[in-house]
Amino acid sequence: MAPSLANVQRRTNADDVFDFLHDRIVSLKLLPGTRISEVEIARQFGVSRQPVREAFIRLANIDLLLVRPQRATEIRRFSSEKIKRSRFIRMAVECEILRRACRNATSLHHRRLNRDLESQSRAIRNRDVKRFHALDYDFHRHLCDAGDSAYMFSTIAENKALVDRLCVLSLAEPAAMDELYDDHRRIVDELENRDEASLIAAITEHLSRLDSVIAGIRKSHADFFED
Amino acid sequence: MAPSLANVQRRTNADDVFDFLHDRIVSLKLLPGTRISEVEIARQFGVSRQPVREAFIRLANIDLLLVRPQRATEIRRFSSEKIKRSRFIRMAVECEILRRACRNATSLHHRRLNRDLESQSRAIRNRDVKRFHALDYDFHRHLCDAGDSAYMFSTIAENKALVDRLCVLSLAEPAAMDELYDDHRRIVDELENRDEASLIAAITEHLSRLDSVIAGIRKSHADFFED
DNA sequence: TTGTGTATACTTGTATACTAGTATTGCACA
DNA sequence: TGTGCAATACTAGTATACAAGTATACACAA
Repeated sequence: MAPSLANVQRRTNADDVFDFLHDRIVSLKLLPGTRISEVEIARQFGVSRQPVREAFIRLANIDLLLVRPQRATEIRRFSSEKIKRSRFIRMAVECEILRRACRNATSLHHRRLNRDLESQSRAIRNRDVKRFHALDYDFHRHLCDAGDSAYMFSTIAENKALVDRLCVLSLAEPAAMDELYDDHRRIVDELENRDEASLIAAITEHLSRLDSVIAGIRKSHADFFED
Repeated sequence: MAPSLANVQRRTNADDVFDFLHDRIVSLKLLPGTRISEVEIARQFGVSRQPVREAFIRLANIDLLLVRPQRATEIRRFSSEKIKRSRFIRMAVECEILRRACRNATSLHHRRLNRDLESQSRAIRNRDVKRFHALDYDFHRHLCDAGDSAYMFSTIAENKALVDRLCVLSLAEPAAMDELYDDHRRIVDELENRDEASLIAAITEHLSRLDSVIAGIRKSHADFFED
């Protein structure tokens, strides 16, 4: 269905620059510490400094750029404290969602989650990392649905994306797809059993897998971190 | 101790405009739906449109302004979904903090929390709402400390502030100071008893008090809300 | 060869002007 | 008196130029 014209937001040059830089920063094509300038990007896009300046401001507001007067702007380094906080939020929110799912999930939710596992299994057999990654997001979205908290998926996704960006550094899935699948399988099983204590233990263990990965990245890429 | 000059961030005109507008929006001196323009604010501050434009962009990024091309900028209305999400995060995070506090809190933490309660009691006797409000923040910060999660206080404060802004509309403490004090008393008691189930029930009830207040505000000030 | 000082090139912050889209107001006609 | 259209005034987006602070490079002296 075509959106109402009144609701269509017009794209601006600033939007284009923002999306371009955001993608490059998040995919680590622009590494933390790299310096860029308004003039350089303006030239690259064939626009004036103003829309570039707006994009820089927006990226600075989400902690992706460090803009200081009269100095070259820098791609921000990772903040250990911000990662820690993000991990805490992810854990706390997802645990609460699963507590609710434990009480409220219906057979429809269970069926859908089981279908998710089948899709994941196929992606593993096909060694399709990208597909598995997308299915991972779907799975957690469906867990939000099962916990009657669909509106919380944006929080989960946002915090997950922050760590996903970090994991690009190790150029490997933070845990083998098999491990993740096993965790997901266990979560679905405990949910079906309506065993809250085991469910919480399962999701906690699942999310904790990344702790050692992040610690390892912090050691091997110390210069990408603020201190 | 004077901060290192290298670390002092220079204040810009944009910073001044941002702080001014932020304060007025958050304290509801500028009501949701009100229209402002870059030119108008620039004139008021005796600056050009550019620093005002930067402040507008920053405020838009934290959902306080709605900026659309060629239309007057609006103070954003409250988003029910955003409030819901914020409440969820607040609940999930604070419950997790208290679970940790239940395990880790020391007698030093307990002493400090009891001192907090004494200060709150004094503020109540003095009918000092403002003081009590500040002590409320202190109390929750000390709970974070007790849960070995000091770094999470910023998340608590941020989500709390969002709802505090809403409560300005009812021009009354969302729950009488007495009620809040009783809740805080109960939380400290259950923490000292290391009774996790009762502690979680206490904090959940404490945080849920605002649900009916928010629902009431939504009815009496429907035009301040997005639909 | 090293250290210091100065000049230049770099950067962002801000001012001003122009463009294009949207809203409001006023006038004319039925 | 009501409606429709056109004109005007309003708005944000963008371009360009200037100012001021910072970094780098080069030259000179010890």
